This record gives sequence, structure tokens and C-alpha cells, in this order.
Amino acid sequence: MISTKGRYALRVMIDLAQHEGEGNIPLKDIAERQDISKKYLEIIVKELVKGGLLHGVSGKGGGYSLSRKPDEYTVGEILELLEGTLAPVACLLEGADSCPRSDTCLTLPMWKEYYEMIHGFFYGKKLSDLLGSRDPVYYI
Amino acid sequence: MISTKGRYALRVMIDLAQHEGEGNIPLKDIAERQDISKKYLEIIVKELVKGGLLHGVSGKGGGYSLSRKPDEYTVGEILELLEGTLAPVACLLEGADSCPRSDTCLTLPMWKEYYEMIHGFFYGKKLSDLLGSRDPVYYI
DNA sequence: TATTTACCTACTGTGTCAATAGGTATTTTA
DNA sequence: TAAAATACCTATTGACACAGTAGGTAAATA
Repeated sequence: MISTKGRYALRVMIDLAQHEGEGNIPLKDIAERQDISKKYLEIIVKELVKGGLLHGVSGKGGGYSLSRKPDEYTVGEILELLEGTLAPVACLLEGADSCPRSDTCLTLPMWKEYYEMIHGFFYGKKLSDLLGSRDPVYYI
Repeated sequence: MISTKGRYALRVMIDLAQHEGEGNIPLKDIAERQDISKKYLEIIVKELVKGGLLHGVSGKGGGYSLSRKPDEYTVGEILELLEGTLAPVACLLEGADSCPRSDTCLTLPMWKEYYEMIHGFFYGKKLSDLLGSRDPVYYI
């Protein structure tokens, strides 16, 4: 399962994309709109800043903003930053001491194929693809 | 990440498939061949029996055997039995109180698409697909 | 009857998840 | 210059799952 970190990160990025061009967006606003604890979001946003995906400005009038345009982010990089990896098994991690079974392992090829598939899926999706055509819905 | 339960279950099933027609295979043998603690495998195998995927026979000369032919199992059902679900987010689980955001959630369609993809992947793979063409390798 | 096997219940250490708590540093504005 | 609003920082916590381990009982065969 994708953890709340990855999912919330995605929602923060979407929220910021929806308010692109409005300057710095305070985390408080995002937390209220998304109905997520601001305190918890701090942890997530910290990672996004550290990873260079967001830009944070302190002080009054401060807040967060996207470092790039929404179509220049992939969902994959956002998820991977917060989740650590998308690999389904440790054997596929770079730098993993290759397991002694790897030469004869009958499941490894499947995990590889699977990993390539999901990697392609998430890296093929842009943040802008998630924004939808709907702007705020005004009808009741 | 797929846990050891799912991965070990797959290896048990493969091992049994490789020794199909040899009657009851003691768990001890599987544990030794796969180099996994027999005690831990007991937990996994219990689930496989409970799920009807394996048949266990007690007593001397007992052991485990496949309930069906290797091409009548999908990898998906094996993994799902041990992992609980393959769904990437709780929102997709049947019986989940549908989240209040579900109508407007911009990420839900992506999770759905993702779930359908991985479900198709794992349910499209049969246990027999994993056996490979190589029988035991005899050369040094 | 001895042996071998499956099957059962309980326990444990470790780590991650999902936050919460309480601060400090920074910047703008009144 | 003081107040307010913001990001940013470290630490802590409860619950739970993961990955086993321990020690038995029941069943079947030789």
C-alpha cells in the first residue's frame, strides 16, 4: 500500500498546482483545504523541499510554491521521494548486495517485469495529468 | 513492498510444482531447499491450506501437495491470499466506507487505473509461467 | 509403540506508520 | 521597533505489522 506520506504529498502538489501563480501558499491553507493535519504535512513538505520539488519562504507572506511547472513533474518522482522506492522487492534495489539466489531465482524476472511496468506507469504520469478539467465545482 | 509472506508463499508453490507427482512433500524438505525457516513457513503454509491452494496430510509419510495443476493457479491469488490485498490505497477496497472525497478526488482515477493494471498483471501470470524451462542445473 | 509429520497457541523484538508537541528562526507589516 | 505570521527543527508517542521463535498436541504410518 502507498502510505499517507506519498498520497498526501501528491495532494499537496496538486493543491499547489491549482494555485499556481498566486505566490506563496501557506501550509495552513493547504492543510485546511485538504483536511490534513498541518503538523503532519510539515514533515511531508520538508521532504519535498529537500528534494527540490518545492520552494519554501519563511516569514509573513511566506509559504510554498512549485519549483517547476505542473507538467514538469512526474507522479513517480513525487511518490518515490516520499515512499523511498517503488521497487516491489529489495532484490531490485540498486546497491543491494545481490542475493545468492539471484542467478537461479524463478521469481526475480517477474519482479523485474513488474517493477518496470509500475515505474513506467508512474513516471509516465505528469502532475498536470492529475489536475482534471474541472476547476472548482460551483453547482450544488 | 511485497512482504516475505507473499514471496515465500510463491516459492513454496513453485517448489511444490517442481515436485509435482511425488506425493506428499514434507515442509522440512521445502524449508531446506528454499533456505527458509521451517517454523516460519508453517505460518505461511497454514494460510495456503486454509485458502484451499494446498492440501496437507499429517503423520509419517505426510506433507503438502498442490490442490490443482500449476497452470490452474494465478500468481495473483497466491499473493493476495498472503498479502491481504493488492490494492494500492484503502479507498479501492470493497466494503470500505467510501471516503467523502471520492467524488472530487483527483488521484482516485489514477489509483483505479493502477490497481487494474497490477491486478491484470498478477492474475494474468500462472504459477506454471514461473517454473522456467530449466530443470535442476547439473553443470558446475 | 516409535517416529514422523502436520497443526496449534502464544510470545517477542524491531521497525514503520501516522501523527503530536513544543519549540526556534525568519520575514513582513503596522 | 514590536507584533504577527510563517517556515523550519527536534523529540516523543501509541499502535500495529513484520519476521520470526518456542513449545507443544494431534494424526498417521512403519
